Amino acid sequence: MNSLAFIARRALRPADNATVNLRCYCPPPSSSSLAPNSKLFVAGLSWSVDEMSLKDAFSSFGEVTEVKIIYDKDSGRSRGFGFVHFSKEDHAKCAKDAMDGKALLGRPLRISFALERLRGEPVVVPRITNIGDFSRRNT
DNA sequence: CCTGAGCGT
Repeated sequence: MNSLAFIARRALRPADNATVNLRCYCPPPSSSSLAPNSKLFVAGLSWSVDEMSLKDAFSSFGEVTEVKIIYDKDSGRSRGFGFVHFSKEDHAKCAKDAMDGKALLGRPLRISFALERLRGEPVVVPRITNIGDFSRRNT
């Protein structure tokens, strides 16, 4: 009786004539991980944390090449956030996944990738073209 | 003096 096998085969194919589009699992937005660069944005820091403490805390996950904490120009206190540069993106990603959500000096940390948008580095253009050099108003 | 989301002197 192959009819039994036919029924069994249909039983294994419930989506034969049915639109099973209800399985719409939306993937998470990667938690603000849009630009996985070696630069990490560390926030949620205590107002008493310094660069040395952060470097020492993040140097355990990877090679930290740069650590920058933003301080206030008016009061001189730390703004509570800083930037951590890693030698490799893998280390930064690992440190972010490891230290993000943890607490330092009694306060929870919020780590994200930096926007890499620094207005302190103008795009240097080594003489692209001398055609139409109207900038000769300097002399 | 204190406060607590965020993106840089």
